[in-house]
Amino acid sequence: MSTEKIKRDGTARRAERAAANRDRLIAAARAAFASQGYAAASMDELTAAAGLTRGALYHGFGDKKGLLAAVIAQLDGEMSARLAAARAAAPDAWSGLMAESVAYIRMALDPEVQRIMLLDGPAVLGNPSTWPGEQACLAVTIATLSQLHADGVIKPVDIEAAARLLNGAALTAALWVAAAEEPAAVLDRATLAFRTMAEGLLAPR
Amino acid sequence: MSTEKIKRDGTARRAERAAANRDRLIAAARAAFASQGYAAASMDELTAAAGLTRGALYHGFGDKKGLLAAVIAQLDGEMSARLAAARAAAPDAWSGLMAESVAYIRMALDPEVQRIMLLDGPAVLGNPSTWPGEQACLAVTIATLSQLHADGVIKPVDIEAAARLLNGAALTAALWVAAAEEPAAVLDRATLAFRTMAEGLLAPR
DNA sequence: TCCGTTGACATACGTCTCGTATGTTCCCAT
DNA sequence: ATGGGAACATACGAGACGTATGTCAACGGA
Repeated sequence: MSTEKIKRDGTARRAERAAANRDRLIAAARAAFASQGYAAASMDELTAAAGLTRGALYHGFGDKKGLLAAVIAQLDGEMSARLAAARAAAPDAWSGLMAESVAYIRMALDPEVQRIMLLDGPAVLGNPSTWPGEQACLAVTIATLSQLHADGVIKPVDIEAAARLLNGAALTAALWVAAAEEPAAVLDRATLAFRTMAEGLLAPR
Repeated sequence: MSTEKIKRDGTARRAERAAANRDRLIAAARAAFASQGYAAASMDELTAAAGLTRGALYHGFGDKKGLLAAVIAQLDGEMSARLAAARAAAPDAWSGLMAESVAYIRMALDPEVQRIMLLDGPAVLGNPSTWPGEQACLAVTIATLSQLHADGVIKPVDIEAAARLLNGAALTAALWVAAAEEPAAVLDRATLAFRTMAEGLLAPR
């Protein structure tokens, strides 16, 4: 057995365990932030729940804000994947955009998304429109709208502005649904009204 | 001079001074929350800037969250007044609704509104759609849309849902404008796109 | 006129939390 | 085998919040 193999085994094992610990910290943080809120979540309890101490946390994430950023990045990745899947399943670009928006609204039913991404995140990390994930999501919407405009499906309109407003309307609908006593019923009303308003962008045929 | 007059003078003066101190605390909190953010604002510095101590604060507002609620109530009142003025100056209901929305977007240029109402407020007090001021604002929008629907100006659509989506789109536009390097230019693009999208609600004539 | 009570604060204290500074252990390179 | 660095653990100090207690002016009743 060569020494290189041994070396690789050692480093790989070390890195593997470190990555596992990192994941456990993020998972514990997700649960704590979602259930208690960012401000009320204690780093001591959080790390203890993951079987570690604050030392690991500050070594890997810098500070509490860095941990929240990592949690949000993970959540954002999961949301992006689901949005892309919803869009890919649609027969054309416009219905893909609508499916994506409706999927976004549904996601806000998840308490983790609601509390971490919609309430605490903006207060701690600032305006969400500056987050990497949001920028990427917006870029996709802009690309879709550009294609729709080139195809003459939608009216001539400021593409970026329209993309942002669509996202914002979906976000508001999401918050409304999340706060409702009967989310299912409100979800239908919200998605229907969203479609109606979005169709304001469609070119008259 | 009757004893009653003396009594009333005493109580009046006491209440007057207490109310003044309350206003000074709210004003100091507005400045501190807007410039440093809710979490970073220290109650000691805050009250010292108002010439008082934390005792006055806890006596009058219960806790830090109560102080933020009072600040938000004051901001909300000022915003409602400006929105009502914008609506009243318009020639008809639809343009009143548009004027109101545009006025709302412009208000987000105010750092106090942006930081306190849009970022920290939701994190501390929860979903804004449950705040009294928002509920009142929404009720006005719903009334306007109901009238427009009765007059046949807008399509048949879920009134409450449409009102919420319009408000949400305006809010998003506001955040976009607030984060832009050149707010003036973005403001025009945002308002124009907002009008285009809102016109999706108008009935074909 | 005198005393008990209440409202409006000030002061002092205890507890919690965050961030940093300082070890400690394990693994790789030489 | 020995130095060095990564990945943590531990110990410490600094604020900040909320509460419990104290103080003073004003009001009400005897």
